[in-house]
Amino acid sequence: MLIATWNINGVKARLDALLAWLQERSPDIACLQEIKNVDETFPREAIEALGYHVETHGQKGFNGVALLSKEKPVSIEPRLPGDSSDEHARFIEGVWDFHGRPLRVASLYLPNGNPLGTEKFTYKLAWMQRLDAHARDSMAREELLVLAGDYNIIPERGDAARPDNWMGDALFQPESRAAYRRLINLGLSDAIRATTDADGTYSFWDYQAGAWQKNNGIRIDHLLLSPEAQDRMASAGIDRHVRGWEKPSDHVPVLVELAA
DNA sequence: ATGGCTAAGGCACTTAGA
Repeated sequence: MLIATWNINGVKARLDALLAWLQERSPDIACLQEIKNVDETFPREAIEALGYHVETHGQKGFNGVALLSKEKPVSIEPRLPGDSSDEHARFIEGVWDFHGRPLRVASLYLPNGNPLGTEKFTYKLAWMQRLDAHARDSMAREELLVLAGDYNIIPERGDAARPDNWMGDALFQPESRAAYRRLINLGLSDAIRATTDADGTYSFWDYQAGAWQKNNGIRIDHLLLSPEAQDRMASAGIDRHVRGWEKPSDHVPVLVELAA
């Protein structure tokens, strides 16, 4: 069971790259973020033609998340609980049958939160509090759980090529990192960090200033696993070569493989 | 405060990203 998360930065602009990557990697479940599209005009036919079931929670112009899967989900929940007034399309969760057990997978797009000192950062922290509550409830189910997405958080200094450049940024603020650690402290494990302590395992390189060419990256896309999922983890990795493709997203896919 | 690029909306430039 191969599960991937990828912030594609616009599904229309990235459709060719998305189709090529789906064919190359053939994930069982792909969690997409920043589809920047409404549900009605999501290019589902091209994706369904590759054998995928498509679930979207879209929004006009920005945000938007999706779940692509080879098997149809048993159920779908398109919202993160805790604030019915939140209009941002940043969450969708599905449950699949995995060898007779439920497998719960969320595609989440955590708010960026910049600039500090504004309601944007307050919104980020509030969203993280809601995610924390949802993670607690989900953990209590003792299911296979994967919370995958663009967390917009650099967990540690080793997760940035130039960590000092991110001081004062919402992605590397102590409050943001502490909220991420609280998730870990619930018993969730960061799939990449369960396989390597190496620096330089990045998932994002800015379009500007030759960040990709200089390998000036950051690791902000994460797959958090419940103990039940972690017990079955066979491998985890990052498809960094996708960043070198034509018309790339600024993020690349991050993956985890669960054994039956 | 900042951003060398990119995407979307909608057709000149703004918003948003990280």
